[in-house]
Amino acid sequence: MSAIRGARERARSEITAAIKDEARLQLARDGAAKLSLRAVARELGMVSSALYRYFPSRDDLLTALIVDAYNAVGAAAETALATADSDDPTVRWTAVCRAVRTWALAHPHEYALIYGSPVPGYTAPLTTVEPAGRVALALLSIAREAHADGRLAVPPVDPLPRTVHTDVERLAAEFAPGLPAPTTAALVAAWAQLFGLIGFELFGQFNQVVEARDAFFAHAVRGLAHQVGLTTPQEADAVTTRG
Amino acid sequence: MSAIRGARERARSEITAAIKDEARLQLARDGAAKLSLRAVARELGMVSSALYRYFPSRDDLLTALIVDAYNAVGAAAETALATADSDDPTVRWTAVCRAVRTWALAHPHEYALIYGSPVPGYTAPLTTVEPAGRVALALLSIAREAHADGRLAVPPVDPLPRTVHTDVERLAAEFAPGLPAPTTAALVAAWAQLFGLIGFELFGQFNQVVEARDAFFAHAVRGLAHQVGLTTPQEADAVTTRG
DNA sequence: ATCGGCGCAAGAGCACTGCTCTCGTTTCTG
DNA sequence: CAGAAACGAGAGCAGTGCTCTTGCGCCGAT
Repeated sequence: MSAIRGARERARSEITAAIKDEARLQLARDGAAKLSLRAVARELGMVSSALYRYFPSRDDLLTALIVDAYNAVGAAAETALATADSDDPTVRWTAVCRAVRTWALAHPHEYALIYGSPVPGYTAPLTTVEPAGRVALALLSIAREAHADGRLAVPPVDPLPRTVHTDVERLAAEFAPGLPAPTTAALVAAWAQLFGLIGFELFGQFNQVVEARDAFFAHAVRGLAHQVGLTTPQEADAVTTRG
Repeated sequence: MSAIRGARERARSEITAAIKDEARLQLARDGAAKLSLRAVARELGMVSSALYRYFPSRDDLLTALIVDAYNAVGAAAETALATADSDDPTVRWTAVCRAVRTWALAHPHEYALIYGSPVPGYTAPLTTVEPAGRVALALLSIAREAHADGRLAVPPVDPLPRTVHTDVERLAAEFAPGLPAPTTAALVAAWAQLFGLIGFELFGQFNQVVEARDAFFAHAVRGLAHQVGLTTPQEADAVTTRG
């Protein structure tokens, strides 16, 4: 396994990338259902059967695009978190959420590919679960930081059912040790709800309902942060004395 | 336009219904993307071209199924609201949310058709907006009732941006006069977030994350009710004195 | 009661699709 | 250097949505 494996491997990886690029182009233009292997091959100047040397089926090509999309939105979330110029948990939370939404609005078809209806007969392989978790981990790390800084209020929710408690304790043990169980539960809910907001906007459910999309999203995301128990520095004292 | 328009019209409506039934069957089995006009026609013992007498294109058949699905989930929400044996707003809210989730779990492909990624190149006609609003109106009416009964707390959210305020005031004027603007805003957000929860469960995003699906959903939905400001009767006094 | 017109099903056909198989050619490897 | 593996090209299969033409049968007006 040397670093340079000859012209063949190089050509192979280049062609694979070219196929994915062209496929992503067609995906952005026409959507996942209309993604055609033949059209991709035609655009690349090769014959359709040659493409099967690189992707054994159309679904495998879709899987590659799905993994890429998960990684893209995950990277967007992570860089938003890393480049946030504030240590206010609410600000950081908002930055990550906004980054995810911005990515979704810029890549609607790729968003639909990963957070919309799964393509029928296609079951995502386990390769996708790790990239799929990056956004959730970014959100989780905000709560972990806030908890460490004492800027985390106990979410104003009902006591957790026992089964939910064991679920979130298992998650917390793996990804955020020490995080209170109600916080973790609220975090998982907020994670799903965030994509409800984005999906509704992107898929047209907000048409003729919400016009001020940016402002509404920002407002709703502040609500999510509050639901999780993130607090701005100035209100941290008030929270701790209140709780 | 007599009530009985002869055998021709009767046969036409019967065949139209049979086509939709068979299509719904295939939809439930294989999903929207694999819905094939030829397969439907084959199953019904006719030739594919004959089907175009009833639906001018595959998309029109899909539209019919979409409208039916919106009406089905809307009816589920409305009957859940009508048959709720309590006037506790939180209970009624939970009943409607649970009804929507139950319908979604029972009809995953139809759910994906209306709340998942839109099929590419297909734009929902305006016929769908009224059925699509039924669930939202059911949720809205709960808040309206609660407001009339003094069981509505001001949602614990930040002040509304001006643009969001005008948005929700327009909605409230049309569907729920007198409802406080922050409540309406929280309601719209909760509406979208509800489908985020359901979609994540249905589309596999909760796999290996949330196992106790029922309990988690119930817990999250209670959080949504709290976020909207719905209160149980016993805590109504405490809320009004607090606000 | 008859007849013209319209709705209808049938079939052929077009341009696609995903996918498989075979056949030479090129490239890497033992 | 020879065998093996990878590769591109092409033909072909079964299926798709959709269009067009061809007749048949029902329906209402004469």
